[in-house]
Amino acid sequence: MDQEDPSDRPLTRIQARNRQTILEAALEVFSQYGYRGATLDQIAEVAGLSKPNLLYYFPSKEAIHIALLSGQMDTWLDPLRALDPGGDPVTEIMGYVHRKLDLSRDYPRESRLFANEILQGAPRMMEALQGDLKSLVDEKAAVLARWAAEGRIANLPPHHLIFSIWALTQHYADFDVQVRAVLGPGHDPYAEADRFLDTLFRKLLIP
Amino acid sequence: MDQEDPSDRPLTRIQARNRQTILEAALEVFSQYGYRGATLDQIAEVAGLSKPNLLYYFPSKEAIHIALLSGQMDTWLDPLRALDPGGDPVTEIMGYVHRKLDLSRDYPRESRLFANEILQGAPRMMEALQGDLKSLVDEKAAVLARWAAEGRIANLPPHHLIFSIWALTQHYADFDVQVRAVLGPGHDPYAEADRFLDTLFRKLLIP
DNA sequence: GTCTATACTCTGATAGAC
DNA sequence: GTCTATCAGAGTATAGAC
Repeated sequence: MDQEDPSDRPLTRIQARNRQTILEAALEVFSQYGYRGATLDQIAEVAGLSKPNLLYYFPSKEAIHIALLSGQMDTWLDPLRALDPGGDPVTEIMGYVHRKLDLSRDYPRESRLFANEILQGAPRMMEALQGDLKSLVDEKAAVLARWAAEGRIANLPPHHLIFSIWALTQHYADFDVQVRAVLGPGHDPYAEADRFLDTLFRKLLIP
Repeated sequence: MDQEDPSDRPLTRIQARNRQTILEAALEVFSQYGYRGATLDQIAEVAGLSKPNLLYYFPSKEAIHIALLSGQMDTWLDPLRALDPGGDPVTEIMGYVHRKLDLSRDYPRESRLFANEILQGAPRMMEALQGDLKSLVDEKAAVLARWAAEGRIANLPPHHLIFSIWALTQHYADFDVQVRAVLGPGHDPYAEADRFLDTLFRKLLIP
């Protein structure tokens, strides 16, 4: 999955900067149009570089997409990793909910990038889903199950509890245009969602 | 938005059947690859027709997509339309939740078709979102608000309550590959979701 | 109504000058 | 390292035979 320079030489500062510029532009375009809908021309224009120059830094369109996905994977999983098995159950879970909603608000393009990829069958991410993601979720689900067995939170299927946090928080990023179209002007979707999801999960977690 | 034959002649049986064959194939392909990612070649192959023949029945690729979206819109909104302002609040809302989850289970392609479109900014659906969809949601949100004011359900922001039903039910269709990858084999995602969402919303709605 | 052939455009990728 | 020029293939759409 890694697309780093296979040679032993480290990247120069210019190389590192240009790679970052390209990945930033690629995020803009891939997140909006999906993998096949995005074109190198669009990415080159957003990046302010020529199309052949893109392909000097990355061997192919797919390599850019894969580098983008792997580069963002850690950021995407960190909020769940931070869930502390030794902490107070409700505090830890509510902390996760709020961190995940903050991610949707602050990084909606990243959310849509992953949403596009999974929606289309995750052809370039299946390995990560079945590997790192499943391992992490299984690990944290075991923590949730223990808390439930100890009567410290409601007895809920832990995997689906995690899915519900993903679904409810990512909805505000992925379906942003629908949320805003339905709410109409004069609303702050994320502020309202923050209060609503706080209420929802606090009620749900009561044993 | 309508893409019907502009002439006054009604469609023959053959024409109607071929249009349906094309739309069925288009659903298969557009829902998996999104608008730009789908090709007329793929749709023609799935439909078992030649590419020019597709363009005999529809004037363009975009026309097929638009016909597909408008044709599915009613099916997609019917479960919410069926929410009865005169019924028992919890029964009505739980009925909506279960109907919506059944839609995700039985029509996942339709769910992904709309998800792809909205995710990419809803360029061919914005009008419907701001018109029919907003009107319907506003109308039903007013019902929910009345029930909350009467103390018959918990006092929650009605629009976000509806968003939460959408997010939680559509997640199982749109992110199906992720759900199955994380759960691993030996699970029935929709059966588990049905029980989980029943618990979740019953708890949430208690005043 | 349906097909083969094809026009024309877009897209990913490469060659080669500087 | 970056550019212009360009190729080969795929893509939408049309022409015209049957």
